[in-house]
Amino acid sequence: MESFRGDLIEWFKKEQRTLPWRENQDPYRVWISEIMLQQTKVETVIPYFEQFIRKFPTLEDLAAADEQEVLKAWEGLGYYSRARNLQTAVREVVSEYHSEVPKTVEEIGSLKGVGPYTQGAILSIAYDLPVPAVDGNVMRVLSRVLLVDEDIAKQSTRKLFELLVSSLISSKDPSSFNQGLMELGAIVCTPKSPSCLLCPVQEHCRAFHKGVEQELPVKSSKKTQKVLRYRTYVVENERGEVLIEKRPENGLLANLWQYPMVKEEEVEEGDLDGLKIEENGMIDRVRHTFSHLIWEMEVHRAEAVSGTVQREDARFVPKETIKNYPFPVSHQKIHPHLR
DNA sequence: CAAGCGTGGTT
DNA sequence: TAACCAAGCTT
Repeated sequence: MESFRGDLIEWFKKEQRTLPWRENQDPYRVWISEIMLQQTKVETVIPYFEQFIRKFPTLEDLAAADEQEVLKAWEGLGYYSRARNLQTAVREVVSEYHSEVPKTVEEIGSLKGVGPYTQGAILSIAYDLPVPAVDGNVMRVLSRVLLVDEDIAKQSTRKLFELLVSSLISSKDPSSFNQGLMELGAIVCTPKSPSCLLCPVQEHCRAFHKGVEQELPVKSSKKTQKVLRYRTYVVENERGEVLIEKRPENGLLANLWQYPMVKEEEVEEGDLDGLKIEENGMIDRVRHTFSHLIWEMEVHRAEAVSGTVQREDARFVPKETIKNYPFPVSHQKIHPHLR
């Protein structure tokens, strides 16, 4: 009877998917892929990764780029602080580490946006170092194989799994071990209906033997989202330009652009923070769900009459240039109304 | 530790 | 439809 570790690695080497970031072990490419893959499905990431690498082929290219350009390349991927932290970290690697991604847990873990999972993933995949990389897949797989019923929503539970992985990980091929756990979780040991009959480590799985694989992992539920109602304006001036504004540099959708929004309870008809407008009716309702809240937007069309907007970073721009600005998906839904 | 931070797919 | 989930990190 082979070991869990041996069976897992053998399976991974044979069955792993062909993915663009698996072409080589370039630490930069591994890094980019790991950041993009945070809370994001493989199929979603693939086109973003390829386009991103084309646009920023090296650490130096990304370090030298304009932040708005990076956000534009990230447009639609979500969790935009990932992009801004990534560029901050890349700049630090260029200036403080001679453009070489550091090889120690302490150094790489100090980079912005590189947490406990990502540091292990980069060190094991790019540098073949035996460091745990515990993500949601790993916790699901190991909670079943080892019959662990701790709440995986708690941070302390992730540390428990890091300890377990440390004792299980292969010193010969830590990359295949870590990736094998994740690949197994993504393809076989899925959350809903795991394919236990096809599982390469079935004989090692305590949950399967007890018939409780569907009950694991244990995860406490999160609460419901808050609903926020906005009126969103598509304001055109006499030159046919459209009003857009840049969001604050911190918080939700930081530094992205949007059509000006006003909380529904703060709407003043005919006035958009100092800009006198003539409203021409509602043209759409856009509902956008975030992980923690919901926007319900009434989109109104309007013409600028007089005055100026007392809003930070608001400006009229030609319609053709809208595509050059990074917009959240909620506002991309409004773009078609411009033609 | 809990909350904030996106988006799209599945059930 | 609503809930859940996905190669998490920061504060």
